Amino acid sequence: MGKLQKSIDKRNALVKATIELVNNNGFHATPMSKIAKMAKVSPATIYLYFENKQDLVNKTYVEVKAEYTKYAFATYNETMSVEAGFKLIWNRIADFKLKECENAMFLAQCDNTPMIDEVSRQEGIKHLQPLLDLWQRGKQEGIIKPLSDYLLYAYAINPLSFLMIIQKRGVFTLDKTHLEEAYQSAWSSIKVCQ
Amino acid sequence: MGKLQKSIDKRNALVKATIELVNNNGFHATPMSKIAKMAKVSPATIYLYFENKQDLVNKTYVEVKAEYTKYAFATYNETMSVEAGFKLIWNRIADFKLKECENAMFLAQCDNTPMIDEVSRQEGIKHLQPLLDLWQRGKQEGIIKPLSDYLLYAYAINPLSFLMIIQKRGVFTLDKTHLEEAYQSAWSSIKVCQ
DNA sequence: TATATAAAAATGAACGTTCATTCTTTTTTT
DNA sequence: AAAAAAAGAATGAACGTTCATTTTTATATA
Repeated sequence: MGKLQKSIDKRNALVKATIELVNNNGFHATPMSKIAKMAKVSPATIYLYFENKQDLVNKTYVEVKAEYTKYAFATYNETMSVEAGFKLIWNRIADFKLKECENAMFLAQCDNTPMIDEVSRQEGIKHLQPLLDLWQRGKQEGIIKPLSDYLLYAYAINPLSFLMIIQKRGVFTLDKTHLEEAYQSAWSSIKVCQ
Repeated sequence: MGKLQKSIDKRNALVKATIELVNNNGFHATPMSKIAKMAKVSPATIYLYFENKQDLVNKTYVEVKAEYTKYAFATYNETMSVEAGFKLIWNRIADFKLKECENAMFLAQCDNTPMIDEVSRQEGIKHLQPLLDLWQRGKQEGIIKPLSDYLLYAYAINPLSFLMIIQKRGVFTLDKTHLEEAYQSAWSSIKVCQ
């Protein structure tokens, strides 16, 4: 195993540990010493990869957000119909939230707290452009309600975060049937009524 | 001003300071000393009203949650039609999120982090019963989709939290028009299609 | 190829600071 | 005058970060 690979592994271990500890204990109860221990690294080593704790958590956020959007749009292309495109993206996002549950939880927590710098937050938003473009097209074709992108997002995409969070708490389980129903609700909320 | 009133004022000041500081800086950057300073009280005095920091934040959460649900259902009664009842409650919740913005932000942050004890969280959920009952009735009458309460909540109510958070960030402003549109989206997502 | 040397990466212990909480004293209320 | 409430200063523990040192890796020399 080369030097470079070793470094990458260590960095990844730190990011992973950060996600896991912040998910379980919150930012306020996640000391650098614990992150180091979980990543099997000395506390001092963290500072070879990140400037400080804030930088570690910012970079973790941006990276996970990038993974999320990459996954969401991986199989989408602009030649699809608006309805098919939306369904595809919606399902990819649902997939991500189920399969990469830890990552998705981390994003949800970051999105609702002052844990992340505003700059990093902006960085994270950029990647959503394909979805906004799709909606633009949908509005032009008269298929999607002429609403602000934020309203569309709030009703179509964001509810998945809420569902994931209560699933994590064990009060609810998202199965295949639920997902189909959830998709129908999402689509109902943004499509133009026929 | 009597002793009791003075005590209540002090307690309220502490709760208010906690909300404001946690909203702006997050739990991790909200020391007891700052809370005390903002409430114009000695740090030691906090411990006359609350057991410790965790207790302070738990009790703050439960109290704000109680205010929230009280406000949401204040003008609702069970003789209303399902559609009218839902519209009323939805609008009261939207109202609360706009008028009591600080309180609503605090709840959103608490609901997405391990900041609050599980016990207090459960305590907070209890008050939603009138809404669940309304949906039950709506499902029986064939007006509301036969979905899990959590799915209904995710699409009908929770999006308001998301809208409020991005509003706070300044990227978006929820005006009267948006609210009507948002309500229509909410209702579309849960009503049975005619 | 084997060895010596320089550079880089990694470490555990230590540092200064900050924090939640408590202790002792003062102030206020009864 | 006694009791309760509040205050500020004090305390020990925990934290983020840095420092001095060791270990590992890369490079140069024979």
